[in-house]
Amino acid sequence: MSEADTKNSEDTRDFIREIIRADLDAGKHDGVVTRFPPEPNGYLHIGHAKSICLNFSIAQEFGGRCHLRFDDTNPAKEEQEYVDSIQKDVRWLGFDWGDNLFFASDYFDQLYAWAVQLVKAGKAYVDDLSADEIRAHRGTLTEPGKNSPYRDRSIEENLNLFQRMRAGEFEDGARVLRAKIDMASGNMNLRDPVMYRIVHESHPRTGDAWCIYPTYDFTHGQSDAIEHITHSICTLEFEDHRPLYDWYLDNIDAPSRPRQYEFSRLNVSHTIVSKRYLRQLVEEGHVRGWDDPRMPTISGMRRRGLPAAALRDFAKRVGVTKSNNVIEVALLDHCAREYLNKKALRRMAVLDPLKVVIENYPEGQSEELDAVNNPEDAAAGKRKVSFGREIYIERSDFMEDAPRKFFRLAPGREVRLRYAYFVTCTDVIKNDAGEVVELRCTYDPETRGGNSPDGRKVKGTLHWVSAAHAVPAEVRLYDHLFSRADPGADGNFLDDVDAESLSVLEGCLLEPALAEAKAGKAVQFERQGYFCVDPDSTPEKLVFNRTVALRDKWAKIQAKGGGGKK
RNA sequence: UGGGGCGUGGCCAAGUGGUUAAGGCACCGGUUUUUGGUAUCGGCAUUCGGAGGUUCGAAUCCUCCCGCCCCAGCCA
Repeated sequence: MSEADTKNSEDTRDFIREIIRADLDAGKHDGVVTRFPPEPNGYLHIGHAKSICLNFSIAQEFGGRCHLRFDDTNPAKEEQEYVDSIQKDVRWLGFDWGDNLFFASDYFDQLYAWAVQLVKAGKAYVDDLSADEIRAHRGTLTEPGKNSPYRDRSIEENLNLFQRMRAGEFEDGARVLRAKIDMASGNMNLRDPVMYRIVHESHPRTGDAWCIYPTYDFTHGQSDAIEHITHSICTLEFEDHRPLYDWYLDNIDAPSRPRQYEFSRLNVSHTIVSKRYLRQLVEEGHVRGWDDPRMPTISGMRRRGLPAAALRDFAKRVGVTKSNNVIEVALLDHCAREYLNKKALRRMAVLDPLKVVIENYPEGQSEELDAVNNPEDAAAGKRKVSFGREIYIERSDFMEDAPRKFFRLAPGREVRLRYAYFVTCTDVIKNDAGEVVELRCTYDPETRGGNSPDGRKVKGTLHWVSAAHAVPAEVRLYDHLFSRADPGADGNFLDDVDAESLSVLEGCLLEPALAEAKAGKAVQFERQGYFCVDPDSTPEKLVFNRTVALRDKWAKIQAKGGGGKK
């Protein structure tokens, strides 16, 4: 956690924290206990990140604790692989659950006992209706449901049947245990919700000990109560479940009385956060995997080089309310740049090289020049960069017929090579196809280091690498996965995948210091953006990912068709 | 004529009867600058979904209306 993160509750105000503060003031609780309750059936994404930050931060701010609890009540969908990746992601985000790692499956015995308690109280019954029949009896949003013909079985018969369900006497789907509440309720969740279903499937943790499994509703609140969670924070779609959450806790011997609070889920423009859609992107090969740097998964963002601190900052900035929202990705990009600007070492890298020969620089000669590692951080120190007669500059930094506002190289124009010399373009060499393949320049020896003793000014400063020293690399440029802010709004979200969201650049030339770049350490390629070493990188073949581009005023001027007269 | 929520600038979001309606992102413009980066300065809602009403005074209270989201898994 960096200093930028919230350390106390004073500077963060939202309706949930207000409620907690009021509860504490009223003496309702001795402390605050929250929980992050993922189902281990997929990878965590940016929406989960918001929830993780909310729950763990609240615990930190109020001196409480936050549990990591896996909601593993559906063995048909859950896998150990996911419980591992989830733990890795939460840790990477910077949070620690200490000893408080739990699994809903740890409570199966207790949950079963509570179910029996409800049966004995005449508040739950075994229903022999099929899934289709139950649906038909449930009614619709505007019409009440009908009672199941099995609703009024005797307590003894229910007890007997429920025990036999547990004993494995019935096939999947043959019977369910339902709470006896109100088939006419306007709230669909209260129309005799299913508490237990028969699933002959082995569970990642409990193996074959059970063939009946509790539903989410019959598990969540009780798990909260067992763990003495004080504030159970979830997203808005569970608002309708709260009466049921309360009903269960009110009708069993709950060891504590947690309360559920709901906030609106996070939506981000130009992306999609739906496990189903994310899975489709992976399985149909639209991306290279769950950790593809374009994915809004935590693993994808990590691979892209987004710092955990930037993600935490983002989570804090988006706010916690109950209103539907779509946060512009630009805010995430901003958080990344703001953090990276202070931390990332600066290096020079030419992504699309154009050769430049400095004609008045002695052949065979080279020299080392001082370069600052990070102008935002003096402690980052300096390094040496090699300069020689032949260098490479960015192809886009030269224009043969340049407009007025183009502050870079053009025939007859003088620019500064960062940390090196002023150079003037004297000649343009083209191939048979008329493409520029090389530039001829002269340099001013008096401007060594980049300053002119006569006070002469240049408008542009270019990054460059020495031809004799540069190391090759592959650089992957990423853009937002979707071309439109609201993917799928016009139909299939797959149609909105931006085919150019990934462009792989081969033959990039980097200053030698980048060969030692460490995985997980961000660097800024000067004038271009923030990059990181990709896991695919090897000493023989360096591979970098662009985390986020620098803001680019020139690109804006160009986009407006500007640049002035030629 | 089901139930539950939500509507403050392009996107978020403070605001809880008396403030010139915070702040951030985005956008526009100036300054600084050996990154067209950063930093910095300035601009950007006479108005709070709409219409009535209460009040000396309303984004905040009342009434009606409009719009958007969620719920009919033996998913979570």
